[in-house]
Amino acid sequence: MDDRIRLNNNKNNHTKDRILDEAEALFAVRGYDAVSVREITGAANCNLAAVNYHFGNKQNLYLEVFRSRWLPRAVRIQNCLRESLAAKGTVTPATVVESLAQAFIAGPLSEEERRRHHQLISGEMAKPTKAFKMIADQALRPLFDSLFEDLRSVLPDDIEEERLALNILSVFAMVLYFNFARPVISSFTGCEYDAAFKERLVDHIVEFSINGLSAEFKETGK
Amino acid sequence: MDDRIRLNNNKNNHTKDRILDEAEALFAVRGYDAVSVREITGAANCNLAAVNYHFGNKQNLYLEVFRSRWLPRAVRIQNCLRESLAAKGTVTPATVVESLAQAFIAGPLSEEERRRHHQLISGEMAKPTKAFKMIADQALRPLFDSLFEDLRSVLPDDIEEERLALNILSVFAMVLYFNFARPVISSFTGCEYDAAFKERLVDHIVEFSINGLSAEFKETGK
DNA sequence: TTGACAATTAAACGAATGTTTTATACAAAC
DNA sequence: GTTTGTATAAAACATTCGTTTAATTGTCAA
Repeated sequence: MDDRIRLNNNKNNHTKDRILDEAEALFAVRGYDAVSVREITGAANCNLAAVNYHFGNKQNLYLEVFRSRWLPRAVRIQNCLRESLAAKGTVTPATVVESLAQAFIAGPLSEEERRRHHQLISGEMAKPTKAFKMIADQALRPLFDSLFEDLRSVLPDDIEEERLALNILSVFAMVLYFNFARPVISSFTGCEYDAAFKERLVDHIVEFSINGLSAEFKETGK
Repeated sequence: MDDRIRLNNNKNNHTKDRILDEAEALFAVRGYDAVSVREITGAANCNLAAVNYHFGNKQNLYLEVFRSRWLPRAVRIQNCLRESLAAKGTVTPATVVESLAQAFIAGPLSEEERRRHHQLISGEMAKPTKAFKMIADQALRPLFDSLFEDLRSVLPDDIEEERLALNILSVFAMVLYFNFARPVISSFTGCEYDAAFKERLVDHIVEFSINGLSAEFKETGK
């Protein structure tokens, strides 16, 4: 009893944090509606009423998961991207895409974090809730804009903004797809999602983004 | 009264069909768990018990939506792809990708059908249910395999199967992403999803898939 | 006309849902 | 020691959920 109280007051073992952690894990895997408040509080080992006490209601908890868990991770990924790009020195389409793919596929997140992160964002992209605007404003749009400027500076001056936007979105499409559609990827390539495969994924995304399918011709010169 | 009975017996206005139509529309937009049987039967203008009478239970109805609605549409798309490819005569990476992108983005489906189709498959890809195996076996895998053979026949003989698989999946990534993440696409490009934009989307996917970002350099020769 | 069958209806079932209420335990401030 | 405020707990709240039951209707063949 004493131990629990001391822990709850000093450590990050607060009920509120445990709820956020377990809620995020469950929301990511099964989605908002498929998860009940009782499941969350059960997993967090706290009382049912704790969700409404700390967050008001279930929807607010879902929103808070994005605000206090998802967004900080997005910041970590983008910091990784920036550092990687700075370390490479010169900015070229290839270095931009490589840093992007690396940050998202083999970046600072643990494998479990990455799974959660992309499952949550995929859900919001397909069926946006109130969380989407926050994510878009605070993470997606700034990232997109900075990539936009990075690439614009190394592409011909007269490139249409729409074409550039579609190019960036295409790279995103691959990065997201290779993360969120893992069952499909594993099934069709026959590969496990281990470190080696992730490395090959990054290489592939870079090559495909820079050269498209024509990269396959260069190799053998057919 | 007489009219309704006559309709129910002769036309495709059967309760069972109406339930399937409304269920699909609701499942696509909001997902399985967010939709209640009462909503479906309400939209289909029939009794609550009709779902359990005709389909046994809610989950079976969801499965039947994929079997009797989603799969036939997948067949239509793939027929369109085949005909388009045959009409073009020669098989090249460009013609394969172009036919694929056209079939999925500007193909035989109505705009509403396409939205439903990709929302449903995206949901299954992210969080597979029992419906996924059926879809994978009867639609995804055959399509993937035929594209695999088409492309293998026009790419260097010694190309690794895994590289080829990743290339195909990358094209799929774009096709799917540009369909299922429409809110994001519209927001970041500032474009509506009209016929002209879809045409530009197809052009972009073909160009990006064939040449990657390097296509942007060729134009001006920077 | 009768009986069998398919389809639909209204009503209710038990279980699970999100949320609220009330009470209790404890730490810190006065 | 009393008060105040925060956090947790147990219990109950009213709804809604998927599903079942039982009764009714109309169709068609015997």
